[in-house]
Amino acid sequence: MTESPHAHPIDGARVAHARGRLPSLDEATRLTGLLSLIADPIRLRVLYALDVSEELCVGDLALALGANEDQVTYALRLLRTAGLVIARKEGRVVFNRLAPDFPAPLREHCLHQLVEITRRTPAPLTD
Amino acid sequence: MTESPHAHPIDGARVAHARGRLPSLDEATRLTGLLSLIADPIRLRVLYALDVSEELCVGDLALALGANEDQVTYALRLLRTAGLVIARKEGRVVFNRLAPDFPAPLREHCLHQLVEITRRTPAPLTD
DNA sequence: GCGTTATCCGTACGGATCTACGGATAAGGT
DNA sequence: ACCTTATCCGTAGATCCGTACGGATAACGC
Repeated sequence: MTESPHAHPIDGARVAHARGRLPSLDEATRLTGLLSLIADPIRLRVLYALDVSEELCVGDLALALGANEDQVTYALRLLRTAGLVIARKEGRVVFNRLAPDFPAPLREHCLHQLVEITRRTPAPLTD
Repeated sequence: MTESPHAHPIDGARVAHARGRLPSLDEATRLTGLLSLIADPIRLRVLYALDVSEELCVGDLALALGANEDQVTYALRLLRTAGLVIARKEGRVVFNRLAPDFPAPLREHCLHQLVEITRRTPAPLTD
């Protein structure tokens, strides 16, 4: 058989210990769903720009990022679908901002802290 | 022309403001490279298990996660390549642990905080 | 030495994801 | 009315990723 049952753990105590406090697959999937939304250079920078500038339209976002509008539109599509960004239409311009219920920990830890730390770190993993 | 130059920003002040503090594409790419390594249910749980159990071999990890060994092997391959996990061979068993230079902010914010928060939140985005 | 066990590697397949384009919509300006 | 501008949508093609399989390696027990 290819996929051996591996019936006997090598360190049963540690397996039990890990098993007991591991997040469930369901919890992990929820969190990683959010994280992978942030784990993209364009989306991360869109969120960051909205965080510091309050409200921006697609064209201005593209201008600020130096990206093309297609990329930004696609990024916003996903972020809106996930409920992280909300849009407000005024005339023919659509203004985007972070949703009022944007997960605070995500903003604190990823947008603020991690970005700042990365900024001050030369190139930790160029190997 | 399809991709209009969008020469004139709608809110130049905010564009300039965002442009001035935005992480560079390079910085963003470095950070999102790390984040996407964590942004996967199996890899996140592997890292979490190693964090709480210090050191585990592939088979025991698979057992603890309820995943098959192929998945865990693949996860470890990426994590080792990125330098987040190191392996120690003892006999025919390979023990894995978090690298001594595992980025502390990542461990603090993502593994500890975010996982804990997600654990205590029912189902924030089931819409 | 021989079979078994723990693990890794290479590869091929299927699926998800991103990009780029053409066209649709809708609001102004003249 | 007509042209332009701002934005969105659908789709097709490319590309990236994870899974699963077959086989290789290496150590241990008999």
